[in-house]
Amino acid sequence: MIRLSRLADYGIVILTRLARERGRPMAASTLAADTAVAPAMTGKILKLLARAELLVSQRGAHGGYALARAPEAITVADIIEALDGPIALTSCADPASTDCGLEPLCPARANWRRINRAIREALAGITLAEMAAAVPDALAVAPEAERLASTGRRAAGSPLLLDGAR
Amino acid sequence: MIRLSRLADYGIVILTRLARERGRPMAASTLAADTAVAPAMTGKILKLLARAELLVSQRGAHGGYALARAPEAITVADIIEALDGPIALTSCADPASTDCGLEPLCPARANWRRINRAIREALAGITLAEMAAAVPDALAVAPEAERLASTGRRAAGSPLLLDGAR
DNA sequence: GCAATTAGAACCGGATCGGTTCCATTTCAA
DNA sequence: TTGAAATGGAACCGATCCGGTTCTAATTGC
Repeated sequence: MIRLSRLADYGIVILTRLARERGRPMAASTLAADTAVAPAMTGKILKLLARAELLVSQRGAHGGYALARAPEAITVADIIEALDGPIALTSCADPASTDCGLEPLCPARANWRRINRAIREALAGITLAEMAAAVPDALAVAPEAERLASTGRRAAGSPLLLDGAR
Repeated sequence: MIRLSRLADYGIVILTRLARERGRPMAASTLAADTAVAPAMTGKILKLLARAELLVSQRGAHGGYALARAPEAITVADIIEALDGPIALTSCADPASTDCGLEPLCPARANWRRINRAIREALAGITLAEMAAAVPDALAVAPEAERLASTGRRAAGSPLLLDGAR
């Protein structure tokens, strides 16, 4: 199973929530409460997303985070790359990697590059706007998360959007 | 980094070697020697591939493994699925998974399914024949592996085709 | 019957990753 | 000016997963 990291998983949840603010900033604590992602985790993810320039941050009292671009201009590929690093099935395709003994001859490189490109394009084809648009207003993330948290159907700290692989 | 498991990595190397035999069987030990993949690992992978019916096996003395189908009819997706399980970024998209609290409402499911399908199609678009075809005869896997093994440029047990991520 | 070979399962150590904690820095407001 | 609220950044820890090994059983040819 090729699996998405939880970081990216949570990141998409958080960004989806943020997308509904249309550029208005939100504090990390508010985001954590709304998405039911653990606050510490939320902070970590927001910092990474800010460093990748998907978010802009405002420090100090009354600070917070806001999308750096329109949701239409942020793709799933952007998010995964910000949180998990470059999208590639193998480091073989990474030009910076040089410790592969077969480097100059490796016959599979071209094919792997094809594969990696195809995967990257698949992920770059979905925007944050599309992910967020699928949420009907009546089932918006925040109230839903609260309902689940209160009913206890979901273990604390478990992923909101997706559960673990397998 | 979305990374390919070593199992799948090695599996592709081994199958690429096997593809050059055009249906003739090879013993696991021979394959291990030719590909420089550790013998025990090679055995494990061959067993998995046989169970997935990508290979046919002949037990007993002078036994071995051969491709169950033409290399043109085996895709990278087949190989990865045989060794790593279903190709999907999230179990959310797995109909059998029911422990997602948001199951019936999850707004992202449709999008994830799109993404997963795109990735699967990318991997299903490359055949073993294509992977094998990229090997010029002069640089065929076997002699190359031996050369590297003898020169010691590559640590014993390290991947032949690709090195670890990061 | 013995040697060669695959089938299958259990097992182990280490790397990775999800998650937490701590401290520094910035900003606002009383 | 001081303190509270917030982000920035790094280190740390424990559990899980995975690469890899080992052992035993079953099968087949000579």
